[in-house]
Order: sequence, then C-alpha cells, then structure tokens
Amino acid sequence: MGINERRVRERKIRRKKILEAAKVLFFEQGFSATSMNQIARKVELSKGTLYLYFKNKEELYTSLLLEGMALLNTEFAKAVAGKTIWVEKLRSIGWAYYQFFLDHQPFFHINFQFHHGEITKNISDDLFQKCYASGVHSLNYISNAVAEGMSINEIHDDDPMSVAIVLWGSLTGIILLHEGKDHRKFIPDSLEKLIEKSIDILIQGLKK
Amino acid sequence: MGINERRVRERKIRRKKILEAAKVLFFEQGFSATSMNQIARKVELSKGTLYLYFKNKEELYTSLLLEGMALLNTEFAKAVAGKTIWVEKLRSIGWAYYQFFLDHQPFFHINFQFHHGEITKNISDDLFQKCYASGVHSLNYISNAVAEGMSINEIHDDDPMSVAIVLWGSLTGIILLHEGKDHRKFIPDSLEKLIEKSIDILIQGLKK
Amino acid sequence: MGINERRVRERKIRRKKILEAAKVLFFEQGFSATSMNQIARKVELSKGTLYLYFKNKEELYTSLLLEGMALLNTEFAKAVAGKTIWVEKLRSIGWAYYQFFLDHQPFFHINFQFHHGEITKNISDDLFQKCYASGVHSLNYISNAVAEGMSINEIHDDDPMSVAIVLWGSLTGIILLHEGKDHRKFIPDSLEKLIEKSIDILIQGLKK
Amino acid sequence: MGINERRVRERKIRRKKILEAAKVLFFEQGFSATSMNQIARKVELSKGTLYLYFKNKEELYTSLLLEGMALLNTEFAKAVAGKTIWVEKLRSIGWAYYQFFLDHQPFFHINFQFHHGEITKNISDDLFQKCYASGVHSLNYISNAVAEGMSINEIHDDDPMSVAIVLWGSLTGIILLHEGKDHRKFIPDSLEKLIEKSIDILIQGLKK
DNA sequence: CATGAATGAGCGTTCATTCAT
DNA sequence: GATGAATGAACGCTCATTCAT
Repeated sequence: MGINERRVRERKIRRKKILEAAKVLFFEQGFSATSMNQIARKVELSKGTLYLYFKNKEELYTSLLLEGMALLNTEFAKAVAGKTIWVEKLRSIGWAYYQFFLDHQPFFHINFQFHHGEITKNISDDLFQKCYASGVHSLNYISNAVAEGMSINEIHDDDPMSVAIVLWGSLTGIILLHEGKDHRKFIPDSLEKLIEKSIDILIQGLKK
Repeated sequence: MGINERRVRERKIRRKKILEAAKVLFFEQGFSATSMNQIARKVELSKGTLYLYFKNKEELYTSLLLEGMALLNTEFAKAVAGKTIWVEKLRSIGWAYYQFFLDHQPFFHINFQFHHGEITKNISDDLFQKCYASGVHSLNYISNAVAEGMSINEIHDDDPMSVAIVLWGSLTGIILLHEGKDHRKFIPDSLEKLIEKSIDILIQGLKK
Repeated sequence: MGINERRVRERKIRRKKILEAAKVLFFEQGFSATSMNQIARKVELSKGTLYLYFKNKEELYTSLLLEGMALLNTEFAKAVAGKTIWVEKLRSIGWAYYQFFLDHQPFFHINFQFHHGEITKNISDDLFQKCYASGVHSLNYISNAVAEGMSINEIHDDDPMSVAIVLWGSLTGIILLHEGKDHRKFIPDSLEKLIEKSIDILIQGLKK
Repeated sequence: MGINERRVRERKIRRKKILEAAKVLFFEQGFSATSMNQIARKVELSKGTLYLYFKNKEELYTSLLLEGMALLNTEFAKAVAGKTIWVEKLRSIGWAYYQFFLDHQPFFHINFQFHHGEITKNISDDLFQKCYASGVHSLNYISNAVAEGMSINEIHDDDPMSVAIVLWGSLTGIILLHEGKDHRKFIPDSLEKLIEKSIDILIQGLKK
C-alpha cells in the first residue's frame, strides 16, 4: 500500500516541478516561443517524461492556467472573509487582484493570454470545463458583493453578474495597459495609484 | 505615362489585399501561429511575393497595426467633433471605440496583441516610432476631454493622462473579457449593454 | 548604319559595366553569397536586363574569369617582351603574376575559384573552351622560357609544360596560402619577400 | 551498465557516418552548393538528426576539416620518424602530403577551401582555435626540417617558417593545379611525376 | 517509469529565373 | 531593349511528438 502512495506522491511532486519551470518560461517568452525542450532542461527531465505528465504542450499550458485560477480564488475567498459591507468587499477584492498580479505575474498573463490566445485547440474537454468553472467561481465573488449592494438599495438594480464583468474587465484592462511595452513612459502614475483611482471611480460610479 | 501610374495603383491594391488576408488570419490565430505560407495561400500569391511588399513578418503585422490605429484616430476625431461638453466627448469616444471594435474586430485585437507580444524586434525604428506616436494620439483625445472636466471643476483635480488610462483600460478590458472564449455563455447582457453600463459607471465615478 | 553601330557600342559598354560591378561583389562575397539582385542594383540596371547580357549567373561569373585571363596574358606578353635570357623571362613572368595579383585580386581569386569551385555546370561549351584555350596560352609563356633553358642545356632535359605547371602551381599556392584566413599571423615575411624567395628557389632548382 | 556504453558507441558510429557522407558531398560540390538536406538523404537520416550531432552546417564542415588535419599530422609524424637528414625529412614529408592527397582527396580539398571560404563565422571559438593550432602543427614539421638544414649550413640562413610556407604552398598549388577541371588534358606527366619534379627542384633550390 | 534519439513537417526567408508590359 | 513583379523551389534550422530501449 505504502509503495503505491509514495508513487502517487512522487508523481504529484514531479508534476508540480514541471509546472513551476514552465510557468517562468511561458511568462518570459510566451507560449509559442517556449519549447518543450527548454522546459525539460529546466526541470532536468527528459523531453519524453513531460509527455507522461501532460498530453501535449497546450494541456501543460492550460494546467498552469488552472492552477493560477485556483490560487486567485483562494485569495478572493480570503479577501471577502470577515468583510460585511459590499464596498469593503469590492475594494478588498480589487486589491487582492492587484496583489495577485504583483505576486504571480506569470499566472496573470497566462490567464489572460489563454482567453485570447492561440491555445484553445488540442486541449481536452474536461480541462476546458474546469477552466470555465473556475472563471465563474472568481466572478461570483464580485457579483455576490454587488448583489448585496443592490439588495440594500445602494446600487442601481441590475444584473449583478454583468456589473461584475464591468468591474473585473476594468481592472484587468488597466493593468494590461499599464504593462504595455510603450505606454509606461508617459504615464506619470504608478500602477498602484492607477488601481486606487480606478477602484475609487468604479465604486463611486456604482453608488446610487 | 499612365503605365507607371497604373503600376503604382496596382501595387497599392495588392498591398491592400495582402493586409486584408493577413488581418483575418492574425486575428483568428495570433501572430506566432499564423505563417507567411498561410497568408500567401489566402491572397493566392506566392510566398516570395509577400516579401516584395513587406520586409518581414513582423513588419507586415505592424503595418496592419498602424493602419488600425490611424483608423481609430479618425473615428475619435469624428467622435469629438462638434461636442462641447466633456461628458459628451467621453461618451462619444467610448461609443466610437465600441463601434470600432464591431467594425474592425481584427484590428482591435491586433492592436492589443502588439503591446504585449514579441513583435517589437525586427521592425524598423521608423515603424515603431509611428506606432508609438499613434498610440499617444489616441489617448490624447480622452485626456483632453478629462482635462476640460477638471478645468471647470467637475472632475477631481488629477493628472488627466492617468485618468485617460483608467478609462481606456476599462473599456478595453471589458470588451476583451466579453470576447473571451468561455465567458459569453453566462453573461446575460449583450456587449452593447455592458458598454453602456460601464460608460455610465465611469463617468458617474469621475464626477465630483 | 550608324544607328546599328551605336547599338553595338552601347551594348559593349553596358556589358563592361555589369562585369565591373560583378567583379567587385564576387570577390568580396564569393560566388554563392553574391546575388543577381545585388549586381543589378550596383550597375543600376534591372535584374531582367542582366539576363539579356548573360545567360545565367554562372556565365556572368565565367565571363569575368575570361576577361581576367586575357588581362593576365597581356601582362605576360609584356613581361617577356625584350627579355632574351630564360632566367630573366621566368623571373619577369613571376613578378608579373605577383603584380597581377596585387592589381586584380578579384580576378586572381575568381580565376582560381573557377577551377575548383562550384561553377562548371550551367555554362556553355563555347565559353568553357575559351577559358581552356586562355589557360593554355598563359602556360605557354612559361613553358617557352623553360624550353629555351633546356635547349641551351641549362635546365635538365624534360617536358617543358610539366615544368611550367610546377612553377605556376608553386607561385599560385604560395600566394593563396599567404592569403589564407589565419596563416598570415605567424608568417614573418611579407608576401613580396615570399615571392622573391620562391622565385629564387625555383630558378636555382631548375638549373643543372 | 552496458546500455550507456552502447549508446555512446552508437553515437560515435553515426557521427562518423554523417561525416563520411558530408565529406564526399562537400568535396564534390563545395560548401555552399551542398545542402544539409542532401547530406541527410545520403546518410539516410532525417534533416533534424544532423542537428543532434552538429550545431550547424559550418560546424559540421569544420569538424570534417579538423579530422583531416589530425590525420595529416599523423602522417607527417610517421614521415619524419627515423629520418635524420633534413633532405630526407623534406622529401618524406612531401611524399606523405602527396599520399595524403591520394588517400583523402575530399579532406585535402576541404582543408584548402576552409582557408579561403566564408566558413569562419558561425563556428565556436573552440573549434576555430583547434583548427588554427592544427595548421601550425603541420607547418612545424616542415620548418623544423628546414631549420636543421640551416643549422648545419646547408641552406641559406633565413626564417625557417617562411621557407616552410614556400614549400607547402608550392606542393599544394601544384596538386590543385593538376586537379583543375581543364588542365589535366594537356599535361603529359602524371601527378606523381610532377610531385617528384617539384620536390627535386625545391630541395635543389634550397641548397647553398 | 524514464529516457533521448529520431522524425518530418513546418518555419521565415532568399534568390535565380521568367515574362507580360 | 528594358523593366520589375512574380514565381516556386530551395535554403538552414526548429520543434512537438513518438517509441524502442
């Protein structure tokens, strides 16, 4: 029995290490520019071994994405824990998202690239469904807070999920814009200040 | 002679057709996943011919981008023309941006991809400078309107360009999020309604 | 009538100019690395025009070679003119060869490359025959001088042409060796001194 | 385990086979005119496999060269072994060079082409240094013999290396000339006789 | 389970040559 | 006669993937 457990454990560890290495490379170089060879070399495994753990390059990439989303959801859970007022919840989620970007830039970018990138083909339905569910989960944290604001009549009645999309999209867009190759030069504010501004503007804009 | 003029005209037409084909493919598949071969096949020209019109893949891509930015700036110019109140200007710019997305989805995406991609190498300095200038130009339309609002004390005093980034980023993020491969399914609102909401929220949020 | 003559004259001039441009490029970059496009640009003619004057790249290259050989033969003729003693003739030819190398390095190299290079295919029999005849012509200058030495019993009786090959080959080999990418560093003598030495050695060696 | 040893052995064999095929093609067609595809087809391997054994085309070519030089140096070492008189040494080296040409024509030509080609770029410093050192090594065999002749006053005092260049260049030039595409036809002597002649002439010419 | 040699399709790019004008 | 746009085969090289060991 113990022998089997050990095997399972070791598999998990190895899988983790592969993802760890891949994360850095994918982030630094993008999906296409990163080769399975590079990843293999970085984890000090053979190329063939990678295929024992992931069906193909796309699934490896997408698995990474899934991990990132899980992590983000954990952070969102922490962010709303103990908060009772919708404004506080939204503010807290906003900063948690920003902090997640700071702490896990690779995940943040991979996450984004996935939705607009070249990856969708070649991954299994199962994996895709998991990603989808995880995305809904994230948005729920936001829409729940918004729904609270509506229920106590502090926000104009509307579909909470749509408003959640607006909020999430706004923050994401601002971060990505700030990250853009050439824009930073003429933006006087730091990203932190930009985030502060946008959270203020959005919450202010939501209120009746 | 007319002969030379015809040649110039034909060159322009062909160049246009190449860009047209490339636009679709780059949009559908992204930069890396699109090959010069595919583009050539789509315009029914030989691979070699592409290189008579564009120095390399990157310049072809960037030329596309530049066209898109010029187009957008034209729309922004039209949008603010005749408007005297900052709120109207911002609203109008917002809808122009949305309309631009509807009319030129490929451009919209290519534009965005550029700023976060690996394209910058291999293109001439001249081309890069033009792109940069064009980007600044776009943002100026927004920041000018914001500056007006500040000058008449209707917006909290701040750096107008930073606020412009927040606005631009928000709309972009929302559109991209909506476009995301898997999200549309559970968003009840159409993109149009989302845009309306976000413009309302953002303008409301800006006001003192 | 005059109109036709002018045409012929102009053709010759243009042909000359093409060869002139090609000579420099072929020498600097080698046969394969030089493109017809480069040559066309250098003479400020269109690519197509080149093919009106030369059947293909190889024939252009070989025509160049033929010119070089003609030039060399002229120099050899001058070198032996007025000399009556075989030693003087050989010495003079040797220095003329060296001088030809100094003055027409491109020709010298093209000449050599031809015989051991990648060119032979694709050229017309006629052109090939001309090159062959020109080569024999050059060697005759040397073998004639050698034959003289034999006839007055100052050189061991032998086949003069074979001896000519030895002399010609020796000088060519020394020059090429000296020109080699990495040898010059540790050769204390200048090429001129090397040539002097080898002429001395060879003539000394020939004498009974 | 034997498994690893077998792998190493097999790698060596395959490497050898690639070099073998490349040698013939490079000799027949020259560097530029030979494609990796051709080599691959000749060894019945895929193009990609070639790159598992050699970093690029230039390194493959240069590796070939290096092997040839090592081989030649072995022959030179054998040639001078047991010889005590400088004349004998030179004669022996000369014939060893000729024999090397007979046995390894491809090597002989590749060796020579290297020094006047466009290969130097794209190869590692290490490989280049090895080639350089090997070339010097070869010349030393000759210059040492010459130096002996000078030390016992049988050769005019001079720089031995310069004289070595003259000797080496002469023989090389003669062989190459004889090999030239069109010359052999009218040279009555076999290459062997030419070599004999030239060795005689050169040694005779060296003596005081 | 892990390896790494091998594959072969594909990449971006170049270029000698042709041919309609 | 001169042009230059167009071709298409070929180039060196990469890389995701497979499979015998």
